[in-house]
Amino acid sequence: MIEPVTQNDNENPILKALVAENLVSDPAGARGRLLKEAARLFRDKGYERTTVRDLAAAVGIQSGSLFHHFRTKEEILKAVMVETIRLNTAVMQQALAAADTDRDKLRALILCELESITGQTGEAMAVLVYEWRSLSAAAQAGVLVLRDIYERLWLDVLESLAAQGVVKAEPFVMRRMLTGALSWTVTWYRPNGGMTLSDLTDQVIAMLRLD
Amino acid sequence: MIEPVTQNDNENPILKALVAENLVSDPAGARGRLLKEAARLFRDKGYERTTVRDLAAAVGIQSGSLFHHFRTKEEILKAVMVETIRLNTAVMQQALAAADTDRDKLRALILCELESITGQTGEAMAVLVYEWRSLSAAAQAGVLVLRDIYERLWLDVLESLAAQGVVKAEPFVMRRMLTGALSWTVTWYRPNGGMTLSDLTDQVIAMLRLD
DNA sequence: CGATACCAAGCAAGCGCTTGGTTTGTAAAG
DNA sequence: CTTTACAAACCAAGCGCTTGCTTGGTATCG
Repeated sequence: MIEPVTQNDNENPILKALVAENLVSDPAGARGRLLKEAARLFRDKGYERTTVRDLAAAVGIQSGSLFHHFRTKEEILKAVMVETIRLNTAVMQQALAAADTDRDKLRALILCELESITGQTGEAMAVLVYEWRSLSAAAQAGVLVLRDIYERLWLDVLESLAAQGVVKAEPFVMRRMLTGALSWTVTWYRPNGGMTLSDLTDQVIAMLRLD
Repeated sequence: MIEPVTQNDNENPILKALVAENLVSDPAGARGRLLKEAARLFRDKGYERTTVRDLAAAVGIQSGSLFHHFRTKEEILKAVMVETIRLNTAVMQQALAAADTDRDKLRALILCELESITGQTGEAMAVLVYEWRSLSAAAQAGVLVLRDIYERLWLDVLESLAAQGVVKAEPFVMRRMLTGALSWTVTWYRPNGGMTLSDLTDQVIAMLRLD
C-alpha cells in the first residue's frame, strides 16, 4: 500500500478547503502522494524521461499497480496539471485580496508564481508550463479552461496598470514575457544561494521599473 | 544519399565564413541538412519524442544510416547546439558592431535572439534552451564553454546600462529573466499574426521602459 | 580499387500497459 | 467478539511494441 504519510503540508487552509471540495487530492492519501512525486519527477527529468516504473518506485509500489489509480500515464500528467492550477489559482486569489494597490497586486502575483514554480510545496507549476506539449490535444483543451481563469487574474491587474500608464507594453504580451521569465527561474534559481524569492521579486519589479 | 539541396540559405556571408572555417556544417551538405531537420524536429516535438526513425525519414534515409554520420542520437543534439551557438554568436557580434549606443545594442541583442528562436533559419536556438537537460553532463560541459562567450555579449551591454543607471536590476538576473521571456515566445509567437519581430522587440523595450 | 554513403534486417533493452491472483481494510451478520 | 463477505489495493509476471543502435552487405564515385 502507498503508506499514509504524517501530514507535513502543515495545515494549509486553502489546500484543506480544496481537498474538502474534492477539487484537489489529499497529499496525505495515496493519490495525492503519487501526484506529488509525479510532479517532482516530471519537473526534474521531464515527462518523457520519467517512466511508470520511476513513478511507482517513488511511492513504493509495483509499476502495474499504478494503473489501479490512473488509466494511463498521461492521465497522471493531466491530474498533476489540473490540481496544480486549481491550487495556485486559489492561492493567488487570496494573495490578490490581501493587496491594496495594483502595484502591490502585481508584486503579489509575481511572488506567488515564483513560489509555485521553484518552491518545495508546488513543484508542479513548472510541469504545467514545460510539459504542456506532452499532453494530448484533448487533454489540453480541458486544462485550458482552468488556465484561462488563472491568466485572467494576471491580465486584470496588468490592464489596470496599463490604463494608469504605469505599464507601457501590451498587457497580453507582457504577461507572456513574464510567464517565460518567471518559469525559467526553475532552471537556475536555488533558494540557498543567498537570494530569497522576495529578493528575486524585487529584481523583477526593478527590471520593469515599477518601484 | 542525402540529396544535395539547392542553396536556399541565400548566401548568408556570416554562415559562409563559418562553413569555410569548418565551424558549422554546410546546410547544403548531408550533415548540415540532417542537423537542420533535427533542429526543427527537436524544437517541435522535443528531443525525447523525436526518434532516430523520424530523423532519418526527414532526410530520406534509413534509420540505421544515421549512425554513419553520428555515433549516437545525443551527438546529433550536441551538434545542433554547438553549431547553433556558433552561428548565433557570430550573428550577434555583427549586430552589436553595427549599433552605436548601449540602448541600441540591447535592442539588437533582443531582436537577434528573437529571430534565432522563432525564425525560419535558426530553429535551433529553442532547442538549445529547452532541451538542455536532455544532454548528458559531459556534453553539457562542452557546450557551456561556447555558451559563456555568447552570454558575455549580453552581460557586457547590461552591465554598461546598469552603470549608467538605465537598468536597475542586477545584470545577471535580468539576463536570465530575458532568456526565459524571449525563448518562451517560441510557444506562442506566430509571424503571420500581425506582429513582426520588430514589433515584439519594441514591446520588450517598452516593458523594460527603455524607450 | 578503396573509401564513402547507404540499405535491409534485426537485436537487446526498455517502454506503457494488461492480466490473474493475493493481501488488506471495513463492516455487516452470526 | 468472532465470522463471513467483498471491494479496494497491490504484486508478480509478462505481452506487444518501440526504442537506439549494430551488423553485413551493396551501390556509387573519384
